[in-house]
Amino acid sequence: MLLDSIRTQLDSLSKSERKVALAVLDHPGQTVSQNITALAKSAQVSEPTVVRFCRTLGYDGWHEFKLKLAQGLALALPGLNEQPTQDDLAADLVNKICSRSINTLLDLRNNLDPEAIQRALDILSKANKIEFYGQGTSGIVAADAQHKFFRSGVPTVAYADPHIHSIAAALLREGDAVVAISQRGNSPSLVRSIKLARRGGADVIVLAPSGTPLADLATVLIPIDLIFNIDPYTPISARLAYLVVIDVLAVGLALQRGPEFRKKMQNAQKALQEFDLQFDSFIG
Amino acid sequence: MLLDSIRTQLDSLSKSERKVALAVLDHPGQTVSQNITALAKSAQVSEPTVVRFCRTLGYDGWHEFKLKLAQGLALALPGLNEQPTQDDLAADLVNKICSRSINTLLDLRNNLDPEAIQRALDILSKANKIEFYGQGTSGIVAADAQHKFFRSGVPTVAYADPHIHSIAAALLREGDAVVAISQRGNSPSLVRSIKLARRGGADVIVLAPSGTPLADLATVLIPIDLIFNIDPYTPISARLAYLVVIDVLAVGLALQRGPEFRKKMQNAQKALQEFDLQFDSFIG
DNA sequence: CAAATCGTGTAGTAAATTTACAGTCACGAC
DNA sequence: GTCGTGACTGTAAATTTACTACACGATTTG
Repeated sequence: MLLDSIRTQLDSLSKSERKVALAVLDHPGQTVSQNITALAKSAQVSEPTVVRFCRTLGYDGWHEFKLKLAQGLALALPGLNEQPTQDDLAADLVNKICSRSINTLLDLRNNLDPEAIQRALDILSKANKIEFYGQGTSGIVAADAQHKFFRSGVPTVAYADPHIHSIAAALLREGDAVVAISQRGNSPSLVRSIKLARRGGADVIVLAPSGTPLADLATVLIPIDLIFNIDPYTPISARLAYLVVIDVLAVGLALQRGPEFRKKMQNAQKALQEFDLQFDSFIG
Repeated sequence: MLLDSIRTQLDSLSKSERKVALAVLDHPGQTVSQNITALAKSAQVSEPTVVRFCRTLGYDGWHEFKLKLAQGLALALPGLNEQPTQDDLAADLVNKICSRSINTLLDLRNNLDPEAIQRALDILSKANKIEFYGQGTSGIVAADAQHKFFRSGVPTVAYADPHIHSIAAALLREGDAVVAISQRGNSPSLVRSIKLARRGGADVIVLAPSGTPLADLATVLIPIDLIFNIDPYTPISARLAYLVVIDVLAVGLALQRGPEFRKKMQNAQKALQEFDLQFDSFIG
């Protein structure tokens, strides 16, 4: 949620803005009930710096920031921030991990920018060719996207190998589209490929945390500001958010294709159901 | 939540305050982004009346009321059961798909059997070798599982190709474990492979709907009984449930390995962060 | 070493919320 | 019936709060 997004962007903040960030992270609960003056004082900076901090994070100003922070805190489920330990029963484990994941999605629902989605859909619906690039964990997301778009009747390709996608990117032209997926937004090889794609005139939709090098290269940025969790035992629930965004794009694109297309797909689905034994490797 | 409390107190409000209440109930979403003047105008009352309204409900003033309302809205699950249609704006799309996914996970949290998880963890923690089999969409889940277990320090393999996993299954012995993943639970080739695996003495953990052929072959069944949605435009959010179950298993297994192992992994993670530019294809 | 850019705080401005006050309406008593 | 009392509401002023413009200092770049 918002606090995670602050942690992520901590490096890209200036000295005074970082003071504000730390003050907020220290006492998020207080922050929402305070006014800008009090926060400025406790962070030992001036009020305008606080405003600038809010703007840097992508909000209109203090008011909007405070509101979003309050909403984020509201979603913090009980026991959320406790780490699972060895003493946990399986029940605890299930509960905590589910709750954490639910939270991630609640957060996504509140913060995902519909306008960005709309612009992304506009690009995708006009594109001659759609390619997904992602590495590591995001490579799996890319593969999932390819699968899902395919099921919606849109043929695409997904590449996880840097060498491959750099070659593919160099072949893109105007009217083509790439969806770049990255949880950190700073993978050099991915950045390189995306630069190539843009140079060729292709549109680039970026799914990454805002303020990252990759985000800056986007034609359309769909910012996903969730923490990249350092603890290796915490599941990377951020990935769920990426998958859901892909869902949104796939469904949105399918809807834009109109009803007759929709009908055609329903028939295909129906046929698939009847013969699912033959097609079993498709459904899984 | 707050809106309900307003409805309850509707009778005990004065005429003008009731106007405010109705305006808030009509457009709760707008209310949180508006200022007191705008709300007063749309309720056709004066600003002080709005303040009095907030006080009557037990809040300090407009600010606190607005904050609490925003928090309440963040937790609400609006428009949950409606189908997305072509008329939908992107905002609707985002809202509906997120809500649907959230529901799936809420459902999972309520129904996932911790005991089955515990037995699965027992098997996995003793296994010499762990393999994931899944086809189609579930193949991506399997790949994700392999990735995640790898990150938790447990080397595994994942196969999506029926020919490959049938060969792999034939090679399994007692002390080995397979995790079979299937959304329908009736893929003949997967069933065949699992039979082979059991014949060799391997334990089989099945993630599938209960009552399916695959479920019947399980040493430990982790039943995932969610509706397999027929509408091709509905994202298969069931897949999210599978991913979260994988999360649970990965975290649980890592925890069972004990604290010294945990520490070792944290160091590895730390090193990874420091050199993430070199390792970028790993993180994504 | 100079120029320029970025970051920060000060002071002033605009906006929004709250308070104080006064008018109006309803109801009850004389 | 009219006068008074209390609650309710709006107007206008006051105060708090957030934001803008500008200037100074630091840090980077040519």
